[in-house]
Amino acid sequence: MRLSKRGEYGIRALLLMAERENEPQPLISLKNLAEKENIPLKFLEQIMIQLRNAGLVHSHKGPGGGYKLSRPAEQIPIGSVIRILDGRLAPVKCVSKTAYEPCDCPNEAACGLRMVMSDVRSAMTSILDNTTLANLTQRRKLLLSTQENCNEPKNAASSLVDPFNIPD
Amino acid sequence: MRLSKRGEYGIRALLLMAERENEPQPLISLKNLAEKENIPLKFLEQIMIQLRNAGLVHSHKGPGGGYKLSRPAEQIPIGSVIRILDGRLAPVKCVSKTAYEPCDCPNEAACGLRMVMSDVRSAMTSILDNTTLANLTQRRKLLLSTQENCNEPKNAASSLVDPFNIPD
DNA sequence: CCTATAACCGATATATTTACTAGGGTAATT
DNA sequence: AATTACCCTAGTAAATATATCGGTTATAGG
Repeated sequence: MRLSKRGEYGIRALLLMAERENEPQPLISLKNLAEKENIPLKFLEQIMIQLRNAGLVHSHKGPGGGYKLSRPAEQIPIGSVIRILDGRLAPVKCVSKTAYEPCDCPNEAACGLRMVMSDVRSAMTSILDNTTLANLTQRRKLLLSTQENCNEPKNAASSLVDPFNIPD
Repeated sequence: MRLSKRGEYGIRALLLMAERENEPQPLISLKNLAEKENIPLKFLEQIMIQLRNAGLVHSHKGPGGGYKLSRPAEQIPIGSVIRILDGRLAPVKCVSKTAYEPCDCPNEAACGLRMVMSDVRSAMTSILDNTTLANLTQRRKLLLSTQENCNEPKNAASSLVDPFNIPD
């Protein structure tokens, strides 16, 4: 159930831009983005073009040029980013609301796989469509400020148990 | 955020076995499984071997042989199946509890991407570790019996709105 | 105006992973 | 003896993730 590199890099880049959105010069160059986030430059270029075509970012040419968010970070949910870059959120296409395509099981409505995946899709979208770039930079700031003051212990091993003892 | 074919086929096959678990002869041959679920035979063979090695299914050789669940369907969560076949559930490896590997961001704890993905992972595992093969066959039975009696209208278009009008 | 910068754009090549396909031989079991 | 799981190898096809090359266009600063 994996997030593509495309999606990952896109989100990372947008988060960086979100952190700068209120600075006097919010533009960041491709090279800068790529270096800071360790993303292959030309791959990122393709990703940024997609994001621009989708209207998420604005660009400026010339020296000192670069990219910036086209709207406030609190108006950009992570879900939209993934949809733009990966085509859909849903784990299988037969549970996608708008990128729906049928699977080849005889009775789709009574398909067990479809039932779980539909639940998963709902859970994912409720998170991803309600978490914006701004939410994340905010959480980051909070965390960094508390990190300075107190040395919290790392969170202990989860109590979640996989009956087959196999990884997440 | 996709489920691999491997995972999909594995779950489909196990669901079929789950429906038979209480029949006098629960064994299903590979060929049978592959035909009923439209899965490439040799690919499914590899998947079944993995599931057998993980202890999820038992097999019997010889004429009339085949596969069956190694334990009651209510003791097999979908999450375990995906972990066995895909290596992990988590959308990115840096949020996996036991298949954890670091990503290359400077401060992992303050990584925005990691924060959302961690939330997504939690939501996914809470569904996938609490939904068993038995839950799904049960839901299927319920649905099929109500389908016979009344002609429910199909669920109308969702009220979920993607601000960028792009698919799930 | 000139020049360097950096976006824009497109094609193509390579690597890796995923999704299969093909083949063939061994071992139980009916 | 026929069936069917078991097992391993290797190859192909397509998708994903990248790299390489090379050009055009807008623009800020000198």
